[in-house]
Amino acid sequence: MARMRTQTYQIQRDFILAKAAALFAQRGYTATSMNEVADACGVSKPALYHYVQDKHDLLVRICERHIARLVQVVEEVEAQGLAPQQRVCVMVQRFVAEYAEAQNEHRVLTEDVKFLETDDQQRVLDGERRVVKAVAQALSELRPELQQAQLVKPLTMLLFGMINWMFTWLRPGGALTHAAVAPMVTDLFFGGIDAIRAAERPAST
Amino acid sequence: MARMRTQTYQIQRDFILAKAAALFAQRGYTATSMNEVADACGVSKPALYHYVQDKHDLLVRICERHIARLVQVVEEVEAQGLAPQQRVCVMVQRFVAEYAEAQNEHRVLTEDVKFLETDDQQRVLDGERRVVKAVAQALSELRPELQQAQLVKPLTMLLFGMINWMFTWLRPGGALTHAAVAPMVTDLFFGGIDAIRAAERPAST
DNA sequence: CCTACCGATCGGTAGG
DNA sequence: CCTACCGATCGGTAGG
Repeated sequence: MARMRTQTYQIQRDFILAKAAALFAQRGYTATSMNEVADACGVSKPALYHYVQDKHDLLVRICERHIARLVQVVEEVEAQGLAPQQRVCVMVQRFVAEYAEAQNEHRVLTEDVKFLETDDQQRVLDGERRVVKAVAQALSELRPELQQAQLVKPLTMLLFGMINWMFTWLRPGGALTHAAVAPMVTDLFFGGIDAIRAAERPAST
Repeated sequence: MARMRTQTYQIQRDFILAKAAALFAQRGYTATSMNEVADACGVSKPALYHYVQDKHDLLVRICERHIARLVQVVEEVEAQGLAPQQRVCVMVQRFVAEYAEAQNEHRVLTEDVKFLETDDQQRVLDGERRVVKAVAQALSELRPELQQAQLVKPLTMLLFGMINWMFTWLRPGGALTHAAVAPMVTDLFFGGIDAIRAAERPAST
């Protein structure tokens, strides 16, 4: 059936995207050859090109799929209608869960986004902005005085720094899990917000 | 004089390392050609090879110089004999200052360290461990109960996450400076530490 | 879907 | 003899 073939095609392509993400995460996009991708997938190079247009297409699909999932998480959590602080806590927990099960894709997204063409890069950055904005919005609702002091953006980015940097030190399979670190991040963050004084806000523009 | 010639040689090489770091940070190590490095430096390729052994040597020197400066910062601050919390605050402030004036090198260190040979990579990672250990040590002194709950390492890495991620969102020349964010980071961190409860510590091994 | 290739460009080095 | 380079091109390999 045509339906079957399409399904098999999708499954095979997802498999290829996962294998490619692993190679890109390990060796970097530029340093990874299409021959290596084909070998890792157990297919010939021409077969590989049956599932992806070119090497760049591979990178675009990996990045777009990952950022799309994060955007979806944001929309799902927003639809829950939670109070601001709880909303941030749930978002952080779910972001970290996504990172945990897509570590290669996360690494590719953070390190190889510079190799995307302008249009593709813009689309990915729009997604990232959407995700950041959701957290910043919740923070503004929780503490309007932070918004007034122009502290929401930097604080939001410090929060993302804590979770986005996790892939560099949190080894998969270790005693410390992503799920265990997520509440540490939000406890640290909300516990510390009060300590940020207005005197330290950036010069007004 | 031989002294003069050596000095000129050093200056020229430092210039090359800075230009190469800028290109590596922008395009990535693998995607940057030695021709591009030579062009950016205004020298011929054979001239470039007079100052560096090969492309790999370029990467090693950039990474080693940057991590060496961070290690030196750690040793200088430790020699000041400050109380633990103040020690961490000064270290963070000085790390951020280093990042601010060596943004390209910092980006290369975080993104291209995977292209180093095993020996060179090990030496760089040793330096990074030395830097992390200095902060973790101060944190253990400040709150021995965190050490007991195995929270020092994760908390230290969350702190580094906040500052190491800054290069992705803090635009040079913007209204918000590295110097302004450093105290925000330490205020947030020390203000939040109390909120980390023992109940959230990772499962003991 | 494979073997066999291409235009181009890579890192590195020859002779002068 | 040394150093500090230049114009030209090497052997191999990348994506396709």
